[in-house]
Amino acid sequence: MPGFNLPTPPDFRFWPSVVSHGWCDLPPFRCDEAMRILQRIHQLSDGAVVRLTMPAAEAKAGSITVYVEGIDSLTETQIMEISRGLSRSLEIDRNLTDFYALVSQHPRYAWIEQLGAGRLLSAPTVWEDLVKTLFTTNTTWRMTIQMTERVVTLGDSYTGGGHAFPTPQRLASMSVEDLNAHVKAGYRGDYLHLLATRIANGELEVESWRDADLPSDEVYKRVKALKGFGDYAAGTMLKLLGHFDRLATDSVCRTVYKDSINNGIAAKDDKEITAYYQPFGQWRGLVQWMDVMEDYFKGDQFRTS
DNA sequence: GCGTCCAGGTCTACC
DNA sequence: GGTAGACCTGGACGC
Repeated sequence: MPGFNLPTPPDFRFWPSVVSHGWCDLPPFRCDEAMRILQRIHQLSDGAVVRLTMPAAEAKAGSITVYVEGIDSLTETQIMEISRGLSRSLEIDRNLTDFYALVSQHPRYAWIEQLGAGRLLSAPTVWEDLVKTLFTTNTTWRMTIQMTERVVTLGDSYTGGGHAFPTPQRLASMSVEDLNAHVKAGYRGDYLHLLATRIANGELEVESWRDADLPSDEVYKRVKALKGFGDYAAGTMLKLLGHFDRLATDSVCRTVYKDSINNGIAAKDDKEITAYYQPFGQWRGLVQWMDVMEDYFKGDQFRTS
């Protein structure tokens, strides 16, 4: 089976980055927690649909091993393309030095650097992250998984089973009615179709939103301008795009604030939660997410890799 | 099996 | 700027 080693920086921890939030359970990712393997059905720009497999057991200091199925051999161009996508997904180039320095001042957050947490798994494309984030709004996590599973079946097939994430062009080519009959996204179906159409016809260049020179406020404004993306969804997208100066307060965050931070007393409103995270400045969004993940990361089932 | 209630964010209309 | 009600799905519950 073809494969290659993807270089990683000294502070990179593979498994904490994989299970950093629920994205690893949403297709075309697949996460085997028992075996500690991350897989993804991935479509290359030349049209080939492959399956990437990354075992935590083979992630060592300085690199992770990526196996590629569904193709006889790999060209340098394909390796570079896969590497670029995975580097983005695993935030391999994210510099967390300032973040770790900040949280190290708070005993409550000492565990974050110790476990190597802080990188968030995202999709290789902004388009895919937008769709999945839309599917997290006003619904349960179980429904988010089901909507994602259904939309992914619209992508090109992998010979070994499964599908790559569909392109915006594919969704835009369907009628709103057909798309929603398939995806069952409810009222979100209109927003999904509109998003796909605007990207497909060139009106929106969402992949450029990853540009590191784009100010956080500008990215936030652009995401909020999308139908279906309110404060929570925009805050979530900003984290996935590498900006952490916004919160993404949802029902889970409110519960965590009440139970883990505020001695069982619910915040009187979201402003109270915002005020708590204010001292963490440009990293406040990441600190808030670390609070949500704390129990999982500290649980018996978790071991750093 | 059927009906009702509920949870989850965002949008729109209205004040 | 703040608030109420609608949006949609599917699980839980009562009958």
